[in-house]
Amino acid sequence: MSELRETRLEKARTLADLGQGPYGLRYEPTHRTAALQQAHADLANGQERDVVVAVAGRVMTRRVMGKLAFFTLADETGPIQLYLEKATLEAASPDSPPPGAFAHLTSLVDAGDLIGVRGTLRRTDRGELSVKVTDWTMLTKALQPLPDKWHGLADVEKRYRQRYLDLIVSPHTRETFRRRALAVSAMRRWLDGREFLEIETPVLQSQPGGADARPFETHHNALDLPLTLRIATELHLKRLVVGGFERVYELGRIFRNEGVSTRHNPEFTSVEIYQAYADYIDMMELTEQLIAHVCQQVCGSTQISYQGTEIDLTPPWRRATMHELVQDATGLDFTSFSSRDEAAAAMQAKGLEVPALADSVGRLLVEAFEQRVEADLIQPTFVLDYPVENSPLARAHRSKPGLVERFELFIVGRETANAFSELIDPVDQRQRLEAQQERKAAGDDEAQTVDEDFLHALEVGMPPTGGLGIGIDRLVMLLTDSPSIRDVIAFPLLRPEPVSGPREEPRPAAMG
RNA sequence: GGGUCGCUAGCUCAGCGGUAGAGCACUCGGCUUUUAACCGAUUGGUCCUGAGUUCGAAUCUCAGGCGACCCA
Repeated sequence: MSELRETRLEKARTLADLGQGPYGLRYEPTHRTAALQQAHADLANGQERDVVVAVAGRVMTRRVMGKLAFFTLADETGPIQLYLEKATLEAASPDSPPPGAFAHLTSLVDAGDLIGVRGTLRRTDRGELSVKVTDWTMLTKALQPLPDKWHGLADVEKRYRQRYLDLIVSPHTRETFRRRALAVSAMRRWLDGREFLEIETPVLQSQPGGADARPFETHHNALDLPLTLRIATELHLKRLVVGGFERVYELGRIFRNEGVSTRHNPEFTSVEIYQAYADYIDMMELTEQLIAHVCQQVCGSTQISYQGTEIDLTPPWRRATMHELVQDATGLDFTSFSSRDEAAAAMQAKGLEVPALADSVGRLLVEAFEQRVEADLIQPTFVLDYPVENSPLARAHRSKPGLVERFELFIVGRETANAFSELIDPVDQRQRLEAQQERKAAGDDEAQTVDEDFLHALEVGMPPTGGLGIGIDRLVMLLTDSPSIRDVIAFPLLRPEPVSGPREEPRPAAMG
């Protein structure tokens, strides 16, 4: 198995002997390949153009036929063919034997190597724009072979573990991460253009808060301090609003100690956005505008296809209360129930499950929603007005007792955003967090705790504020038509492979 | 956490109780318009790991590992 590698190491030694090491220094391409393809689209078959160009990239395929060879060279923008003619190369390098000789090119350059070439342009009889090479340089000799040139990397596990290989051979994977970068920067520009400030808040915290989730635990050595990784940015961003920043956001990594699935990765990216003097209705409009803008920038349209389903993200989006949606789906009117047991009995009569932990009408409503509604919300839908029990940071509804001013956005059956009119009353907030703490003591290890400094900040006075969180990974899944969250995270969390140990071998002298 | 499926050459896969296989890649030879180049020859294996059944296991059984998908 290391025979392939040994062969390539031998070629690297030969290159060193020829005075051209296996690892080059810098190289100055005149163009990237896509620009060349575009600039010379008018060159007719069989015609040459006497302009000197230089390109650098990875050799993807090799076709050698005697005194003529065709390689495909790919840079970040795509492929271009190299037209490698023995006579041309040797006329350009009269040394004997020239380091750039044709024989060296065909015997020392493998698929996977990075090379730089210089030459003129020619479109072959078969219509392929090619660089007619006069001289070439080895930039990086690859010791490992590329995956199968036709099938690529089909092994899903290998695609995640060795993403670099996936990126080399799968244009679709490159496009996904290009779109992800585009989406994130479009989002930042949109927010920056509306005078939102991005302020970074701590990842390491002595007390996790702002969401119902279990944290990762770590430890600070010098302070001998147990710390957790943040599960949300909410409580610190609100402190910034108290401090006088009226529009703040943070787009960054969140860590939740949960299982993995096609929709969950323990570290994921969210953006949380806070706007003073706004409420959740304002945030709904902001959500529509922001996501529609990002979609337009990334996909060129607000109408997209996800896994075969047409999704229309053109605002405005459907708005419906959780009560309405549950009633439509189950026939149950949760406003009519006066006790938890009454609601539970009605749910069981409809064949819904009633978990023991759901100890109130409100929690049962959410259960019914998750069981019967959520998965069917395919087109973008704002679900409004959640029960107060599982929204401890949201403000009480201005007119509906027992509810809060909160919405979640669902697209293709998945929660994609979550927003409230923020709770700014410190007395109410303390009671809600204390209730959470009691749940935690009772065994709900995702319940929140009382953050005294956060409550102190609220007592200093926080303006009425609308807050919004968007799951970036899930949004990018939608924009890239990716079925799994692991397709949009470059290096998703995987269990480490069983140790096979470093390949033992005599350490070769460094070359180049 | 439960269920189903997968793991065989560098890559993609076949083989399903009787000598470990193919295509591509690699190596060698031939070839000046190929693009999955072609023609010929060769090389390459911890069949995920361990135990069991059997005269004989890549193949059957059990346990474990890693992954995919579905469900909670």
